[in-house]
Amino acid sequence: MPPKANAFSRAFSPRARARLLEIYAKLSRRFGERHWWPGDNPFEVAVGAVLTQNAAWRNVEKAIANLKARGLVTPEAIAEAPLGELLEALRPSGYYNVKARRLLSLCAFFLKNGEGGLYPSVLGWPLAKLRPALLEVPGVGPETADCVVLYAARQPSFVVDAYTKRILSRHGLANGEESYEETRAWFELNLPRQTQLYNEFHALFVAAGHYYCSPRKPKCELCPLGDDPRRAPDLI
DNA sequence: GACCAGGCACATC
DNA sequence: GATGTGCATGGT
Repeated sequence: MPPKANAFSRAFSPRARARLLEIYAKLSRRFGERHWWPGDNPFEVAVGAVLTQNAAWRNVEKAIANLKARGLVTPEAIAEAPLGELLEALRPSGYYNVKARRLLSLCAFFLKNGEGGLYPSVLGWPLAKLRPALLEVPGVGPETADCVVLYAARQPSFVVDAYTKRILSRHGLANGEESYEETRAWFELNLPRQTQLYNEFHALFVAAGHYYCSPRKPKCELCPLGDDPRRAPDLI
């Protein structure tokens, strides 16, 4: 039986590359430089990547502010903090029991592997070692791992999120059934392997994503197209 | 009051 | 390997 069909070729395609660069150029003109991901340092970026799981960024910002106010800004501080204090700080980002556990396991990973306790050395691991290692951390799935690799370690791993999938399928570039890895591979096969390009591209998808109604939210104030989910804003 | 938001792990079939 | 479910808050 042949593999299930999906919209993405597993090989480089000049047409796909041209289309992707066209999309990038259009979004770039429309939204400008995004200066993404927000965070004072790589560790804060990694923390944000865990906290934003299935949460609105607005609420993540509150939790990060709480962590800062309590001095919980390093893996050591979080690992040693009283659990109740950590839970209280994370509360606004939702799923706080789960996220505390995930944050602690990520901190343990940094503390175990950072030379001399210095977590930035882990972020200097080659991509081929860093990404699989992150995926082994309980609570770190593909999207969270790629956010840490791309935005904290500044290495080229393309982040596929809900906005990316929504925009691709809304414009007929995907059928919505592709796996995370298939989607990531499609971008990486067809784009120049450049950290800054991956960074901006994902950030532009996030910016544009707010203009697309979600499947179960057929009307939204930013989308100019009313309630027809088959249509999409003329952004890409 | 219902629905949604930048996932992930685990159980079950 | 596909599918369903729990996790929880704050904004609209």
